[in-house]
Amino acid sequence: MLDLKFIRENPDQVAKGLAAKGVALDLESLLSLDGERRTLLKEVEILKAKRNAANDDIARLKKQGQPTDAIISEMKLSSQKIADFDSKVGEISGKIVEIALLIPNMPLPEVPVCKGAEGNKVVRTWGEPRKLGFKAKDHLDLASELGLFSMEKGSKITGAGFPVYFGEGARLERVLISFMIDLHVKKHGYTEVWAPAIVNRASMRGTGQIPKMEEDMYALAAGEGEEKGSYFLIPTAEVPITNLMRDETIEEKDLPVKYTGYTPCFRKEAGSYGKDTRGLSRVHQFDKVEMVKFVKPEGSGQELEALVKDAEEVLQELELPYRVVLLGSGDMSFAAAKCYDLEVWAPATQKWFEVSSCSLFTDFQARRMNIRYRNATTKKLEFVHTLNGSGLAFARIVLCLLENFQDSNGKILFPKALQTYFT
RNA sequence: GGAGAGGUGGCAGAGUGGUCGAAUGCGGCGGUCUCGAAAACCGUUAUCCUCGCAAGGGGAUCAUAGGUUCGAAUCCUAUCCUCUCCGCCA
Repeated sequence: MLDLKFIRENPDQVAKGLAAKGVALDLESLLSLDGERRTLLKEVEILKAKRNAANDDIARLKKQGQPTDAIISEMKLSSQKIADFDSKVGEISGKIVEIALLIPNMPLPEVPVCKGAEGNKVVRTWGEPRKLGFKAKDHLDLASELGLFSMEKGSKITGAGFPVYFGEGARLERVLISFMIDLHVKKHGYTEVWAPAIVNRASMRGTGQIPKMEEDMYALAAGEGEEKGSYFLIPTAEVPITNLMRDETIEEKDLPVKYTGYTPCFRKEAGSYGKDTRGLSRVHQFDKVEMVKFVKPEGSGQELEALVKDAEEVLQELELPYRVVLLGSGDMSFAAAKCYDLEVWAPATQKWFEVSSCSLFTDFQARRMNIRYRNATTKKLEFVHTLNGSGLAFARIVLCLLENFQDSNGKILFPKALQTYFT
């Protein structure tokens, strides 16, 4: 959420940001509602001030045994008026919040402005995309030959897009989770969290999935015969972990707070069926190790760079060549102000796969969630900045590992970093 | 799931219709004293909205949402949460 005051004072800048994100939204009506609200507020607050004074008078008169009928009947009328005003103000405020929640975060100045993905920029690469000197098998063939996972079994027990892992495939999943979390905890200084995979509506609103992305998530009902939408399966650990701090004030000395955690992730991604959805490239349930940071506003840009480095190191340890992509405004998520994707080349599928997305949300999520810290110099409560990044996203990383580390006999030779986990 | 108790400021905890945004204690901050520190003493110490260049003014907030009333932390209703006991259960 943006600061209403900021929108009021910088409507042009907000309009620019909306355009950059490709969001059509009627700012004018928001601003006029805001003006209307403040006008009403002024009137009703005068009435309330009078009522407060009258209440004191009544109390005093009663104590003195004086008559109060006249003033009470006068206040009856006044209270009715106040109630009318209040309900009007409430109605307008509701509308304002509804609109304000639909306004995306503003991209930072260094983010390329573009309509879609065409403005994305590769900012650096690491390693050379592997060229195999033999006919590479794709991950699906490898999986069925080695019995690592099955899409068919998943379709049977659940539905399309729910892979089932077997044997070394299942082991790889488990080992990778430990490997990544260990790296982030021991080397990068994150605290490990194990969080619920189901969250409530307020949490989804906090990180910004609601109201815009509600359709992409699996909604659950609170109880028998109740409507769906009180609870949701999480699309990413970002949601539970960031919301850990909702409505809390963090001591400045405790910043930055850095969490990492593994969770399964669930995404409906309606309408995504197509040629790019073969095998593990796009599934409805996958695993992910996530990193979440709460930081001071100053220097949050550097925190994003550090976060990306933390994610990159996982790929380096896994010896997977990758490229770092700075997303353009049109390809960024609703809540992000700046975002880097990490992409890995899959030599058989012949495609770059996004295996991590690292974002800076500035104070956008913190404002929605009311996460603050006390600034030691200004002595004021201020919103923190939040960040998160995948470190890394599964299914795709497994896809990339299989295709990159196959040998000409169709065997997989895992990178050194994983071998200790496999012994 | 059942029965009971309860949710008040950073924390502890008073307050059961009227100058209550809220006693008191602890903690925090500032000061006096001291070579310095501790102790003691004095002062101060919530957040949000809104008007204002500012000084400052006004409004709101005692889990949440409604209701009763001229007036609600206090009464009523619903919801959520916490604790104790019982049941069920991996």
